[in-house]
Amino acid sequence: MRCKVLDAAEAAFQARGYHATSFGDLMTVAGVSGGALHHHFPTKKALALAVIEERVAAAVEATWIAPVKAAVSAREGVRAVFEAVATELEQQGFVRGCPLNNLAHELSLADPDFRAALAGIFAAWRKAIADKIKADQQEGREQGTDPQHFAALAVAGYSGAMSMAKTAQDPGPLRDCLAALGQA
Amino acid sequence: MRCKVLDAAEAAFQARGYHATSFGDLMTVAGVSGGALHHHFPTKKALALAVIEERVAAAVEATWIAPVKAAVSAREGVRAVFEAVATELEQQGFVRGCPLNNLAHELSLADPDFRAALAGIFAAWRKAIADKIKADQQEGREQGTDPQHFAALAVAGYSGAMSMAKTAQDPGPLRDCLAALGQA
DNA sequence: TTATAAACAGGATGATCACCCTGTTTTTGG
DNA sequence: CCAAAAACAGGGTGATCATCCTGTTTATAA
Repeated sequence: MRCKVLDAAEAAFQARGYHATSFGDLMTVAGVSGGALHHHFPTKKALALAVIEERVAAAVEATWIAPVKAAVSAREGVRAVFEAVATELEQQGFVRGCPLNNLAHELSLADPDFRAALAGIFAAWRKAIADKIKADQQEGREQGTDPQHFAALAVAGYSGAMSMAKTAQDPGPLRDCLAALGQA
Repeated sequence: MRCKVLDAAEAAFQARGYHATSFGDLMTVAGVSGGALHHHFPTKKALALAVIEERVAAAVEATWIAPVKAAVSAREGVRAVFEAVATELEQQGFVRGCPLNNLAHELSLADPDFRAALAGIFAAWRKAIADKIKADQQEGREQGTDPQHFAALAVAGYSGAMSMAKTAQDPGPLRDCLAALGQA
């Protein structure tokens, strides 16, 4: 039941955002009563915090951190994720954007707890890429690359490209950024 | 009066977002009555559309398009804007994010009219940078650079860096991206 | 001046919102 | 088997929201 609510909230926050999603919507979609909803999540803020910590963080881990760690190099890992996401969006036919970015924009100025939770996910994301660059450097590659700078540009480029892709409803910007990033 | 409302709405949308801003808030801040507000903007959507078309577009023009056009090269223009914004944010002490990105995330999936207006601004922004690269190429520089790819990465890098800066309340990511972009 | 419309004022309205409260059912530990 | 707590139902509540409506003032044009 708690899981069903989180599923519904994750999807609704992604599609319509936090403020545009009401408890009534979630009760309908998840098929739960108001009592049950407020039993598991006493406030809307508690629900959003749970979505961020349990779902958004996991999505970034699965989509970005694990693939980059498993890749043969940082650069190849970043390329592969861009490629995979672009291909998925092209097949899907619409773009809902990055869950982390969507919530970060709407909530990070609204509440310090939201902001801290979201900032932590961004930091972990960048750290995973920077660590991979450092690992590459241990093996003699990427000597001229600053790990922190590269990680920031990879994350920012992806986030920004997803913003544009969402606004244009076209994954093209992801492909453009991937091509430009290849020369960075 | 109409201008005062647009001022208040622009600031409120930037600071709290569209859904979190009520007509009551704007009436208080701008010091206008409900009748006056609804006379100039019959619906909240009409108000947001006016803010996007008259204020957000102008902000992108003033912050990005004009400086890039006036710069000695595309690369130098991009660098100068990153630098100027980072410096301004450092002095300011807080980060509210990019007005275009903030509204794009909240509104582009909510309504086709919003989406079209926002997508147009993104397109003009990218076009200005791509055109500048083409101008550089006319003068023999940037021969190995794809204008569209470079413009996409510049805009995405800035947008994404501003997202991170807003979430972290620290302009550092802008400086990191600028440094990494210098090698692209 | 005067007719006409635009600009403005401010209370009213119905819908919706997050949240609460009183019970009932289900689970669980001793 | 039995208390005690957790899980769940579902109607209720005050606040807030965008919008509307009836007037009044101000600008405009002939």
